[in-house]
Amino acid sequence: MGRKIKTMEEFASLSGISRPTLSKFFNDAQSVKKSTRLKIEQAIEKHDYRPNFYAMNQNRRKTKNIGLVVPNLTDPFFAGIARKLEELIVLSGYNPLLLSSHGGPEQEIANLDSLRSIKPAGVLLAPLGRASNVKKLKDFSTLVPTVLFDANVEGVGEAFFGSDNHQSIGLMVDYLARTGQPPKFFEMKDPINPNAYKRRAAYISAMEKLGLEPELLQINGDGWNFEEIGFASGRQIIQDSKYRGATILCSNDRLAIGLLSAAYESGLKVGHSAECDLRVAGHDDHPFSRYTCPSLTTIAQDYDAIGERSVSEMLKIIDGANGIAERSEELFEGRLVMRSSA
Amino acid sequence: MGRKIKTMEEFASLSGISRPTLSKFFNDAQSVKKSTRLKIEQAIEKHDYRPNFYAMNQNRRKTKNIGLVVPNLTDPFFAGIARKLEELIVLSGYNPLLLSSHGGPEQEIANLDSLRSIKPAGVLLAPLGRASNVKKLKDFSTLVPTVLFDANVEGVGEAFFGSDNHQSIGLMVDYLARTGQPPKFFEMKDPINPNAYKRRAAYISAMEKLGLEPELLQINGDGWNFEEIGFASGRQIIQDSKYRGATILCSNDRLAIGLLSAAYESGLKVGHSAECDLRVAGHDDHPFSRYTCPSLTTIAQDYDAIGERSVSEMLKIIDGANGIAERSEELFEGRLVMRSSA
DNA sequence: TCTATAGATTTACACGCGTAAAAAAATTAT
DNA sequence: ATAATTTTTTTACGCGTGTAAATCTATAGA
Repeated sequence: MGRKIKTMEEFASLSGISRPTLSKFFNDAQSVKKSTRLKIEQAIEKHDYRPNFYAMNQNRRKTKNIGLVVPNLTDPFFAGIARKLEELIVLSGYNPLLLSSHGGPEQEIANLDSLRSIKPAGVLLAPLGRASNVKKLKDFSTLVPTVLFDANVEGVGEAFFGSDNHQSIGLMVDYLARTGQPPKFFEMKDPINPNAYKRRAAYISAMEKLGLEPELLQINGDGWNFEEIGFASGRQIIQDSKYRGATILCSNDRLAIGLLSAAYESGLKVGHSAECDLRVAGHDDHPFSRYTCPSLTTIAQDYDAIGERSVSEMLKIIDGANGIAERSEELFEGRLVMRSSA
Repeated sequence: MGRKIKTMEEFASLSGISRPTLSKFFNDAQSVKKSTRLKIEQAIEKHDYRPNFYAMNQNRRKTKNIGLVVPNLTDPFFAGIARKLEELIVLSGYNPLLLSSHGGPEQEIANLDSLRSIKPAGVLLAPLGRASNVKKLKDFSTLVPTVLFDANVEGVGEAFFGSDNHQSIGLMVDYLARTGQPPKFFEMKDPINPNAYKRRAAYISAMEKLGLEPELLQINGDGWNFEEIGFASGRQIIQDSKYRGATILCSNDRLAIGLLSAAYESGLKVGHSAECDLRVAGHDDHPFSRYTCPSLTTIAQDYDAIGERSVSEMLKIIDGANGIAERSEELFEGRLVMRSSA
């Protein structure tokens, strides 16, 4: 083998293809004739050449980079979604750039800022929610094509895809009310996530539809350490004997994990059999909800569908003539995952 | 405010600083005199200028990017470490680029490959271990400064920093043997992670030092779904009445989480009080180990120290004259975290 | 005040590739 | 076979910055 090829010029002469054609190929392999594409691909294989990333992107109208921003990678739930989205982005011939906001609005803005300097073709953003700096998000979304997922922020981005909390909470409330005590709703008083508000509303509406009295157990707590918040507040609530025999629907699985841990420590038995002191249900099908004690009955969000829709919409926006299309929104239904806790 | 500044030339005339000086500043703010630095910083603030990322990196000898590769972001343990390292990298004036290998050696190589095209100043790599393509790792590490952490691969990279499994497992074995039944070691037969092998050896050596008979419970299972593996195999083992009253030390917390879940389902009581059927301990202080039922006694790795050492060594290598320094290795001690399970 | 010197400026070229326009070649349609 | 069309080649310039060398300027120490 010869030495390393450094420039496209060099590669052009060695492969017998002109440089402009090569440039076209590297921007979009489908844009050249099939026969030349094969020739190029063979030459790449043979000489192990790849264009200089920086020189390549400097003058491109649009890069092939897609930003991917999630609220918190430490949450396995978001880590899982990010993985799925990364996969879809790569499959589309783009190049994902994963950033986590670490639960803080400053970091969220910093992420968008550093993305801007990379001139991404688009950004998939799961915003923090209440804590987000909405004005800056909006400013950003006018500069680069933005698709929101998981949490909606009114008026930001070209599209939003998420879960239908109304449907999923309704499903859970119906199930719980049908099979035992109707649920009380366990949640944070001032949630950071907009989904939490929707779930609260959905709970109230579902209860009323069944002619039942909604009851909110609103707990205090700040930040993202939901398990700890659920644990600490759960322990207090559980002490109260009036909750013996109750059914508790948690706004999300991480609160439920904390609550279950508290129940265990207090010696309460959780489950749907007769001798149990408590029923507990969650929402999200957190990766660990299978291994809680007892295993957690919950709602699985359809993140394959949400991911696929988000990415395909992103691609449509990117190479679309992009007439002044409506901001599209779609909610996907959740699925009841029945396990032992309720 | 005027319109957007696009080039450094423009910014130079507006700020009254010559372009080469600006270029120097953006490469290293400390390399210009303090008075001019302040002038530049004011001008940046005023005009909101930042240099073009691609043009900037194209001709730099070394970029300010540092790659960060972890085996699996879906594992909250690695997500936590990655967060810590990102923070340290930013604090050092570098720009982290986080990639996850998703548990697969192909992805690991693909990550290194795409990092190479970005010409990073260096790469912090937590290798997969047994599954890694050692030859390709080695090739890569000759091309770009590489520091390994978490898991060592002989001869790869300029340095390795990780936990002292010998010390930490020894600590745990001593504690368990002193306070009850001596532990049996619960692990996968063919672990992917090199730490697992070290822990096995450390367990055996610690037991022998105490004059006790080591006993390995080696379970089958492939992949990264440790909780499931621990759960499934744990259930089988637990059935066997000969393990009633036993103490089980798990090779890592995720196996322990599965095992605890299995114990709960089987109605076994885990803990160190007299009426318990089992004691269980783990290793790593997984973020969820606080909320298992019962809470998990485990070993906390000193990831602040490991992270700081890894980054500082990386920086030393990057701007070091880099004489043919020895490959440096350092192991950090773990800390016993006593909770309820053992 | 003079001088030594660190730091700034001027000038000039390089980097590797994107892209536009016109010409040539290859392919397809007639 | 000829014309129409698509694709490639040729030529040439631009992008925004890095960097080197020579020159100039400010600062400090004597």
